[in-house]
Amino acid sequence: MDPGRNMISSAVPFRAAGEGGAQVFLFGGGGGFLQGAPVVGAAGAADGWRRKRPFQLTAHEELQLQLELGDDELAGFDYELHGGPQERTKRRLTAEQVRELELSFEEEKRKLEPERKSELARRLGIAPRQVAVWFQNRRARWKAKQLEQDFDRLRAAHDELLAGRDALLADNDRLRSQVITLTDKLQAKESSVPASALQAAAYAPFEQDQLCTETATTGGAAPAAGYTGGAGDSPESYLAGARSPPSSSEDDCGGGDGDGGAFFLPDPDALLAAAAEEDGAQLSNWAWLWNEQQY
DNA sequence: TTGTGTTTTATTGCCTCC
DNA sequence: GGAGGCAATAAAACACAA
Repeated sequence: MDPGRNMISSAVPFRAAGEGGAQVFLFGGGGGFLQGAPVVGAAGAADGWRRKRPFQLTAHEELQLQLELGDDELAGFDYELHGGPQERTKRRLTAEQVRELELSFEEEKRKLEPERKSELARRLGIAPRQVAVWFQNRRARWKAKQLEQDFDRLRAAHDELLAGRDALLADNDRLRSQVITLTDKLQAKESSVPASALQAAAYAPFEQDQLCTETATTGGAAPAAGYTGGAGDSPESYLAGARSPPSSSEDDCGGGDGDGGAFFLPDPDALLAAAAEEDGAQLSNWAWLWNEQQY
């Protein structure tokens, strides 16, 4: 930053707090009482002392103030005239000043127009620079709070997603064990029943309504065969469809085992076997994808 | 009273905009 | 190039427990 900016804005005016928290603000611009006083920045550095707090008075400024106002006026100020060249301490704004600033902050949507800044400074008896600084810091606090709230919202959403994911995984496990059980049963029957009868029995539930019929027919001997590899018929979309629970109008589709409606789940091992038989790269990919998405 | 953590006020340096 | 905003930081003021 250019040193001159802060130097001018903060060194020219200064304030002195009166009893009971009242503050008297003194503007020294335009040949005022601080003219010629050592100021912060270049001038301050030039005389070998760089003030840390420009709102604080040097001994020189102190003397000028004394000459300007006289001892009587200064007497009531919370300001040590006999403490030597010691720096004044930073003072907090009064509750009333803060209240006004807060109101302005809300009204102006955190923006501070130059005219408003001057008017506020005049009304509150503080430097325009102080008003600007207060708004700056207030915006920083507001932003930090916003970030905190955003973080809380995101964390809540994240936790909710995790809970949903856990529920889905549990459901997946349950359905997968169902597939295994049914596969075992089919294999047990395979030894005593002709293959054609077995297949008919296995796919019979899917012919109960339109959706099931479509699934069975496009699936052919096995759902894997229904995948053509074309656009819009990707393994992902096919899997997504296969894994979606039936809608309320399709509740009677499937096994009817009383658990809310079963839907078709291709057996991964069967898919891999089919892939090997047909030497289909896409089919193999689909089977692999299926296995991946199970977990 | 004192040590420590938090909040508030102010500065500094960089960046953007007009 | 000046004005103003912002992030980072310093330091005073404040709160509070031990």
